[in-house]
Amino acid sequence: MIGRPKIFDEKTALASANELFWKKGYEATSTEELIKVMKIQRGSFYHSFKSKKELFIKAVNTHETRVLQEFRDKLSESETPMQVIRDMFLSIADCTPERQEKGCILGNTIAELAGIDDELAENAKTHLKTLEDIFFIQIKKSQETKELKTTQNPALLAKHLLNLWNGLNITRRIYPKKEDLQDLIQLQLEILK
Amino acid sequence: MIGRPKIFDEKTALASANELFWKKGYEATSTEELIKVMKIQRGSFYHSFKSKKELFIKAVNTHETRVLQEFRDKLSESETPMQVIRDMFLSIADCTPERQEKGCILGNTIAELAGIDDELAENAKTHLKTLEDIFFIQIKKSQETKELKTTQNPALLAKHLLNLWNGLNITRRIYPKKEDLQDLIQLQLEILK
DNA sequence: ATAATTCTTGACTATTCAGTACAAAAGTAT
DNA sequence: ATACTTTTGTACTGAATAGTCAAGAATTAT
Repeated sequence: MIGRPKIFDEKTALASANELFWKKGYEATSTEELIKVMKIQRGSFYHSFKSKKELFIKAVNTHETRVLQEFRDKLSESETPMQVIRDMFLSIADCTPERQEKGCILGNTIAELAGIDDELAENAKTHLKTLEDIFFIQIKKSQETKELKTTQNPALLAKHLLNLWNGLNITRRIYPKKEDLQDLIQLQLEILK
Repeated sequence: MIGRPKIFDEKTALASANELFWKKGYEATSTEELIKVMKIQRGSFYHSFKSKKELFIKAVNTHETRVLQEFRDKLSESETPMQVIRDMFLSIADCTPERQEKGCILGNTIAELAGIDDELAENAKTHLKTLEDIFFIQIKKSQETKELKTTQNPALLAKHLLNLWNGLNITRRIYPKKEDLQDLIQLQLEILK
């Protein structure tokens, strides 16, 4: 590779950017703050990432692709994958107040930018549909292996889980305490028997 | 009342402001756009509403107070109030694409401003808790009158409906079509038997 | 009438914003 | 060495932003 090498690690910088976007949303995050947390200079920022919008897409996609893949891996490694899904939801009740307040960056992006920036909103929707698809594939499998007894349409059950996820994204901000969330989540998981 | 009278109708102006905030969110709505849709001049804007933030609170509170009261009235006038609640949720599936895209201004505000502006986020949370309280009161009543057979804890059922509402706020943006939403909503209402 | 009060008009301001320009630095290829 | 390429650092820019100001208009009170 020719030319002066980057002195910052792109992945680390993207992770820092994602972190800030997650906490503050898209509009409320300024390029100045981004540059600060990414620990790079303005010139490098625009040279490497082109614009705030491009950075947002790249930061979110990098993070979400990884998280979704880790989720798939966890499912495929487990002997009781439906329990992995249940635990994922139940663990929401156990988060720190700071974590509750952040919610899900995908839901946040849709709520903030649907109708304002279709490209960013659509990108977030795509990742949530991927999450739904992971649910769908696993539910179908688990019905075949009889880990799941319910004969409900797996596509509908997957959509139910997606909607549960989206709801908790807001509800966890209103009721961040474990006691308040736990019974609610358990009730919603009843359907996955 | 002494002094020059207002030439604009404050309620109409507040409704226009709420409409724009609902469509665009808080940060993405500029005072210039507000002034345009409210059909008032800059000076009047700041004279009457003090700041963008104060306007947001007043516009949202005026709108939500009215909507919630209308909901209470509908419930108290009906012979089958639980059906009113079910219909309210089912009607989400029938909305225009423009309406689906807007979602709920309270959920949107929480998603956008939790951790950024606590006063505005808390205000939105309060209204959603009021909605939950309306659910709670009605569920309790309907269990007593046997309109509802389920003996599930009414506080938990109310929280379930709040979470359903919050979830649909995001999910309706991902799946705005009737067919996609209807089965999902029906499934979630099963619990209200 | 005129004093007191409130509202309107619209130009103005200071700040913040995303993005640009460009020269210097730090590498690689030959 | 030196030509070539890419990254870095920083000053700059123009547009947009929320909010201010002051003079005048429209009302009521006395």
